[in-house]
Amino acid sequence: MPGRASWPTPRETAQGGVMRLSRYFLPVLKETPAEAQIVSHRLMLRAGMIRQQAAGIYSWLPLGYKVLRRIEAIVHEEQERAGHIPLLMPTLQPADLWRESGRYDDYGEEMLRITDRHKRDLLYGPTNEEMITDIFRAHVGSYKDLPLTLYHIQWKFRDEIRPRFGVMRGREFLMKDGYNFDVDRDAAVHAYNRHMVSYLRTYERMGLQAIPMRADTGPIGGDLSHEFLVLADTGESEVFYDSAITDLAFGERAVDFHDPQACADVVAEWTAPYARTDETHDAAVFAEVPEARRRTRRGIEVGQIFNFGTKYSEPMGATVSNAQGKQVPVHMGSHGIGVSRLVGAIIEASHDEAGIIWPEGVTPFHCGIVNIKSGDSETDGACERIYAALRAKGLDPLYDDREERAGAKFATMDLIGLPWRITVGPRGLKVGTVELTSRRTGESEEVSPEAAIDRIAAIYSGR
RNA sequence: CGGAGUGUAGCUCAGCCUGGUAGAGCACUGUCUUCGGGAGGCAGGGGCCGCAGGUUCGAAUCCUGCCACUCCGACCA
Repeated sequence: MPGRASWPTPRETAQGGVMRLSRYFLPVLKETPAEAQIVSHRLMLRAGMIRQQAAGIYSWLPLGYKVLRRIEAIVHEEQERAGHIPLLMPTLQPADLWRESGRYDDYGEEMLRITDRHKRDLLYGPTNEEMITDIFRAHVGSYKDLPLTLYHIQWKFRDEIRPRFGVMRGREFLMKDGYNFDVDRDAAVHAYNRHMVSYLRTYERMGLQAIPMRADTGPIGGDLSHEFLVLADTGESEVFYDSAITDLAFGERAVDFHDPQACADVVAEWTAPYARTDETHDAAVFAEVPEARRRTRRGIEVGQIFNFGTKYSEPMGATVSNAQGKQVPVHMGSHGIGVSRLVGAIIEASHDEAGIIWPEGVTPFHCGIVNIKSGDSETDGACERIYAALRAKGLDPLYDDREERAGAKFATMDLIGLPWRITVGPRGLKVGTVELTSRRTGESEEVSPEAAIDRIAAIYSGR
């Protein structure tokens, strides 16, 4: 076979065997289930990512679960980069903690209340301010232990009156929520700024532009808050912004998260242009933006940061000794990223008529390998070698080895949205080439197998 | 929670008005022909028709109640 001598040597990797589509669990649907109204929900069902189990409650099937885990991994990496410390709190919480803060009665019907066999009141946590404060007050007593930011990624439950839009507004949802503890307001504001910088990085890695917009503090309380919104026509909030903000990009800049001024500078840059949701929109201020740069669109909220000072620490007695030996309530803030919601938001922001288009940062598989003629020893062998070479480079490809026609395989690949596709057929192999296709642009080029492998490895290097 | 709908095969739906042996397409199994953008033929498998009562000789179909889900609204990471 021409070109074979130069192909990479097949090798098993520590990550396991070949992920053949014929042996995978990917229940794709040709038709759209009737209940799905918005594009991300339809595509998640059609691509076999989720299955609804009850209103607003979903199972995450293998493909969806992979994306969820990739998003989760990015959030963890960026949190730890900012110096935040992961832990894990339970989904069920004792009601007494919430009685202490006064929110047990305030929270209303959205809180799912549960009684155990001993008739003790529990709740499925919609958030964790009370519990983290309890942990803090039990173990931290000195300003010397500050600053401290703890976070976790855990399932939450809010008993929405009317769940809709698939995972974008489910009742059960996966969320990263973090809590900063600082000795005074200045330190807490730095924590706030640090979170904004960290979030900008986080969303960019997911291929999203999430715009920080001044927000109401709502039931969390406090004096300072921004929401991060992804622009999409199906967004639930109307947003108003100066187009200057969408020209900003965090890029590769290295910000020292421990440097208050460096973080404040970034925040100043991103909060200078007008950007507000309908909750905080001020038409008079917006009118000062040059008309050509005024934009009104819709957005999906994918995160929010709050500084709320001593709202929880005071009633719950979370204090530390300051440098003067005096007991002072700790200053706190909380910060959330809607991890499961992001899966839907990314699809809303990145799809076409044929299906999903995953950004490289979150794609469930790095690329697809389509065998045009399964059962043919030449194409089978070439696909296996390409697969092994990609795995040897630390990549995670999906190999479509099914006994299907080419059109069906292409349609499946387009639907599930892998950003790159290597098509291997007898026609190309005769002249030593495969086809490398970009899902986003649809552009294809005929290249040697090793060139295709190198290109894909280069695209993902550093991610 | 107010208003409006829908529950029949894994998915999309017909059948219900006018009661009489449960259907189609896709998907699935076998087989033949195909084979670079969701192919075609032949032969198959698969349903407590959402649940419970009622009316009737007979109920997917008519009546009552309940449950679930969806949409619009108010609410919302």
